[in-house]
Amino acid sequence: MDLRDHNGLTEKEFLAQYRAGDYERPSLATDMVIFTVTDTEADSYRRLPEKELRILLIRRGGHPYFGQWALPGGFVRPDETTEQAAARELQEETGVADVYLEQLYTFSDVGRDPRTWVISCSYMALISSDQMQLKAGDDADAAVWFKLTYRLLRERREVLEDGYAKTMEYELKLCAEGEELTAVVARTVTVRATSTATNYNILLSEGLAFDHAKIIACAMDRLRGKVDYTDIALHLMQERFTLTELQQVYEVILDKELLKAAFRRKVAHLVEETDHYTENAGHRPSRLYRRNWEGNR
Amino acid sequence: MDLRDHNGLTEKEFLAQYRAGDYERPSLATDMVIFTVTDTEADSYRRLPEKELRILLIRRGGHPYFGQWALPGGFVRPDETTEQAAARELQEETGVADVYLEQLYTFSDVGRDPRTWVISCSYMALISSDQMQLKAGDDADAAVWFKLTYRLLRERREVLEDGYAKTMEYELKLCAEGEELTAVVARTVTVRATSTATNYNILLSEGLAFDHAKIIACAMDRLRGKVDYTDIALHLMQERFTLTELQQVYEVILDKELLKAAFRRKVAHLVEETDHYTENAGHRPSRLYRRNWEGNR
DNA sequence: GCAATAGTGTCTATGAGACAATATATA
DNA sequence: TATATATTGTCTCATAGACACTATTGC
Repeated sequence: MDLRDHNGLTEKEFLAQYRAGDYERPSLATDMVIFTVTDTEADSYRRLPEKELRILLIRRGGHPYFGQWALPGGFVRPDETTEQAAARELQEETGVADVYLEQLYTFSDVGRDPRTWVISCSYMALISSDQMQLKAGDDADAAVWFKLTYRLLRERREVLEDGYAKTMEYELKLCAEGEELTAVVARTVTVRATSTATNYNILLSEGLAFDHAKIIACAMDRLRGKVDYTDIALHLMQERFTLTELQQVYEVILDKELLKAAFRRKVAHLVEETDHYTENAGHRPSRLYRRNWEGNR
Repeated sequence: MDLRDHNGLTEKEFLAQYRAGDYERPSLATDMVIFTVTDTEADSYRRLPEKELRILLIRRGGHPYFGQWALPGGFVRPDETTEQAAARELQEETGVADVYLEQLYTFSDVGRDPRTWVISCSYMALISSDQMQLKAGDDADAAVWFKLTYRLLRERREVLEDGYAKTMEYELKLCAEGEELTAVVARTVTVRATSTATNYNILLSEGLAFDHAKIIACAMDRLRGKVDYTDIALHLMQERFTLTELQQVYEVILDKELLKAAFRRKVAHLVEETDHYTENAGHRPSRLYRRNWEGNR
């Protein structure tokens, strides 16, 4: 169309003369919480190994937060989306391409990066442990898989004039070879007459850079929330797995024991039988399953 | 701590000499989908009015998309979060402050704004119709509440080498005094061996600026998804309402009829009885309820 | 009395929680 | 054979869907 604006310009003319820079601009980064699940050493020939939930962290080699641990991430380029930037980072860091990737939340707190105005569009990725070969050497950073636990510490409730605020404090623990990082993150739901708002706050962050404790907490909440109404957890499994393994993964995500019979009924339509069984366990062999694509309802 | 980096600088020294600008920076905007519900005229003295879901759109007074309709929004300032920017916009546009506000998604498609690199952090707001007094004149833009319908048009399924893609095409219709905007948005879920991804695409957009059809579709999906496991819909109600009104709101959001008895059982713990009743209806009076803060589980 | 809505009762199907019973590898 | 896990059965309880029945107002 050839509409002319108040300066008498057509759209083509307007765009040709347009110059950006009227507004101050932030740097745009992505940060990723990359989850995987690993096995512990089995302590007896017939005992099953346990599952551990892990995320990838990178030791910072410069200021700010020099020596502390941060989520993998980087700046977004003008010719890519945040999602493409996240996929690129993931590829560079772990070499995997076909991965479950989900946008979590965009963090923009003032001062969240001491250098300058940086907002972070965060993503969550789920990969199976057989995909988690780190590209060694390529990027000379110290990338390490930390075991993660995320546990409710305390629950508080405060009465306001026109509503109330409920705060859940979670302890986030990250462990790997000698390193132990601890953070406490509070999730507050504020209920007022005509609104409801949820907020995260970092109460303690030892060894974790920036506001990354918040991002990890956000990812855990999302993962826990989605685990029991989607097939999301299957992206953490290898090609073939037993139902007990799958249950262990659910349990380590939810930090809660589940009942076997009910669990099997629940996931039945998310998986497909194979004709293979586990071998050389000191007990009855277990049928192997694979993900059922159609199960997603 | 006084760690020194590879240049021999402490953190303080590093920050003092740090200069941004190594990376190109995008403009950061927020766009908001502000929902409300209004009544139609009742066609007979004893018939109940129907409910309509509406969102606020603003006619663009300049290029690009001159004359088309866009979501309210604006640029984020360096001293505020995206959430604060959204709340500020909402305040400027409608005058309301205590409002349900939820971050939706950050859109960063290349070329989504023809002027320059702009990414949009989108929000959804829910306000009751008695709060929806537009601030007339203040901002001289043409802000109008459009009636919204969002309906599944078509469902497609494509088999891929290592998975499949399921596409749902939705028709988005926006109507207000003589204006009728139409868009078709496709939501595609791509399921591959080790990944699952969801994508939105605009197939048609008549009269809607930018990628705003996508943002509205995203908001509708979120709203529909949350309606039946949270008390979110109560933010669209006035202080006092009947259960039939609440059911109508659920129905207009879900575009689906619900059964009365089951609905009442379901929302029972989300509301609180009052001792007031409707009057002067041509039929049995209806008890008025209000939101139960504790109902949120 | 009629029209229109308000509110409740009940039958059934489904799915989760709880727990028990049976099956089968290997040292 | 003992140990540890695999797999299935079943009882109960809670909840949603479906439908029917009763209640109450204004004209």
